[in-house]
Amino acid sequence: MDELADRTTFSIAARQERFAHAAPTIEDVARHAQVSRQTVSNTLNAPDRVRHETLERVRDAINVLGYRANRNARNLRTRTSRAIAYRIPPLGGHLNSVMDTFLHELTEAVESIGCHVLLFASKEDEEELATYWELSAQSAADGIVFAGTGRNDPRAALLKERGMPFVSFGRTWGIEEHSWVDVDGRAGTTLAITHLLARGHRRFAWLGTTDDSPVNDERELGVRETLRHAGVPEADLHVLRLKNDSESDRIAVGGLLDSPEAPTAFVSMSDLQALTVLGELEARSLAPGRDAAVIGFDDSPVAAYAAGGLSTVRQPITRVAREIARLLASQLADPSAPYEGILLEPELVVRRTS
Amino acid sequence: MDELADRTTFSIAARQERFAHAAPTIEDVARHAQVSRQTVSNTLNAPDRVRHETLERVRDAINVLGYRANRNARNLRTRTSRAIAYRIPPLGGHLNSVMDTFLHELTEAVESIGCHVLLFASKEDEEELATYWELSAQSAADGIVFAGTGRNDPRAALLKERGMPFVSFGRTWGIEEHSWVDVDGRAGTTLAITHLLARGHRRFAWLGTTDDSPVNDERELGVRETLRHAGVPEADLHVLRLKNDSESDRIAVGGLLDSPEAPTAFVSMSDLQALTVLGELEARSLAPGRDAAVIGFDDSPVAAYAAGGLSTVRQPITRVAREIARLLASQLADPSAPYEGILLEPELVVRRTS
DNA sequence: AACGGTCATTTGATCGTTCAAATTGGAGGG
DNA sequence: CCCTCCAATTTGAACGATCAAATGACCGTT
Repeated sequence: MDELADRTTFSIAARQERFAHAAPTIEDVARHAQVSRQTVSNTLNAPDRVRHETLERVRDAINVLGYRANRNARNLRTRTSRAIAYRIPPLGGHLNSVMDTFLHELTEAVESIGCHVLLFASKEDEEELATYWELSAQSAADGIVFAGTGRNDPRAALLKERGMPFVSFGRTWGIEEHSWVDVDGRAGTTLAITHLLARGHRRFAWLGTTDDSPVNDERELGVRETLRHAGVPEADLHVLRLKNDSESDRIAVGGLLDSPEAPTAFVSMSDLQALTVLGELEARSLAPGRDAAVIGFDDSPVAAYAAGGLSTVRQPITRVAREIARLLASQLADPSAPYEGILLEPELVVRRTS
Repeated sequence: MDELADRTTFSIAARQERFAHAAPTIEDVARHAQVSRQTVSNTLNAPDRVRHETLERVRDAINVLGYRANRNARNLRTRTSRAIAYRIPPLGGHLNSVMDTFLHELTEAVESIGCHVLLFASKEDEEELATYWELSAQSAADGIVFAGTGRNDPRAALLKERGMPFVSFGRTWGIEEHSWVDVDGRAGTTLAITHLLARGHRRFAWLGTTDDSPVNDERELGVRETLRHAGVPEADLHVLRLKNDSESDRIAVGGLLDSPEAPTAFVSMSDLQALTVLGELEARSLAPGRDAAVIGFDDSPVAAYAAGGLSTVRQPITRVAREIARLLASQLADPSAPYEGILLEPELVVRRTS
């Protein structure tokens, strides 16, 4: 955080030369409509204060001149930025098409509250914190959205301290209270296992991730609980922690399939992991859906295409994004608004692999 | 474009109440370092004009107070925004994981020229044009990046008219000249077919898309040209135009596989389409890599996981993003800079399916 | 006719920064 | 000793909008 932002020069002269016709200002509109600055401003921001007749005249002028309020000027005066910052998840780890969908939905959702998404990339988590600090210091963002909360997430602490509104995709796992929206992963795997039990399966596998994220834990818990309630002995559940490395995952899954008491039903943390299972099944001439059942997570595009249709747990991403936007809007309107947490239910999409 | 931006109120009072300690301004730093505003400004923007000793004093003050220049104020004065706008591709259409990677790389790349990515979503293409207009009128973005140029793209015309710098991912297909960066799709399919020919394949299939995009045409051309040069008769190339609908794609591919002279080598427009081929092959107990070869496009995460490893044509997305940032930077620095087009070469990733 | 109140509109100040021009203080030359 | 020149720093103005307070017009009441 110490070094100063360096300057990639954008000269004013160069810009002005480019724009033969400079964008009209509020003064231009005022002159054209024969009113004052402020009346134009009111036309845009508080039309009820303006006489109907004047309103029309000003609006005409705005249309004729193609006027739009200069964002930077407005933002400076109102001390806002109408931007929501979001760290685009690092490429290496994720393989997570949900987050891509989420970003899209988030963009749409925050547009509905009059904001844009401002993206930034940080390779390291420390860098991420530094960027939040930076954005806050520059008043470059009105709010922050971040995903994948950990236990006692340092981001929450920093943002609260700086008085920067934020909402996370992922609930509070630690002591820090804040607004969040999340999907009930436990309910998701419960749906999957219940479905598999109904299909007559008795030997199960849960394919999680190596990082001990609370998300993984919750989903695994859903598997365990549901099996326990159904009276399935613990020995009939195999838990595999995969590294998200296609080669080693393949070997791990293959090993499980070759074991004497191989499971017949697989529930996994992601559709891609499920793809590994499908591949290994086929390598052993086992047909998914007939010889074994596979259920993925996320309903990514892959799920529709893989093996004639992969069953999967779909997260209501659109709703997640909308709720986040709503909570953000409420915090922006009233910074002292109480925190709110919203837990949404996932849905099981049954296709051919189960 | 007619209606005025509505106002989601953010009151100044509310914000000020929230920020117990308001962010320090340049004046605060100046006072602390016992210099004038402008000297602080120079410290940040033109350090060579400041005496070494003073420089240190000011920098100390900046660190002590945790000062960062207010973006909106700076932007207002310099008539910039240091933001690059990008339309996040609509969800429905292309199940294109390349574009997700691209967005990530773009974010990193424009950070290196001191900018952020400003996202917006538009469902309709007209809406997209309107948004560009809007962004330009508000001076909310310094430049635009857009993807997937069509023939005589209206976006190029609009942005040129408004004097808004832009670079496209996708070359100029029409008469409109502008800066672009693209990947040579023809070279990509040439690599794929050459590889398949070397493996002894003689009957081929090209799986394209129904929309007659120039991208599809180029890639198909690469297939045709290479086969012609190799003396493969035209009748031994089957061209399938798929709708990107998993169910109907499946039927189309299945039909081809069941035909008397079914191809043994498949090259497709995307990894997902290739996944359909893999699925249909396996449904017929044909082993990809042994009984038939399949090559996808994009090297999406799926490729690593599918069927023990899907061969695919990888696009140098990181370089695309960097070149785009470079071209943008040059346009921002000097709006009269000549247009530049950069064509990058893809690379064949050989895995088990070929 | 003077007064108070409401509605519509205008004026002056301000947000925090950078630009452009002015000022200051030395060093060097005639 | 004065003048010029240059480097370092400061001052005044401006970017384009909104806020807060002032003004003006019109109305009914006393």
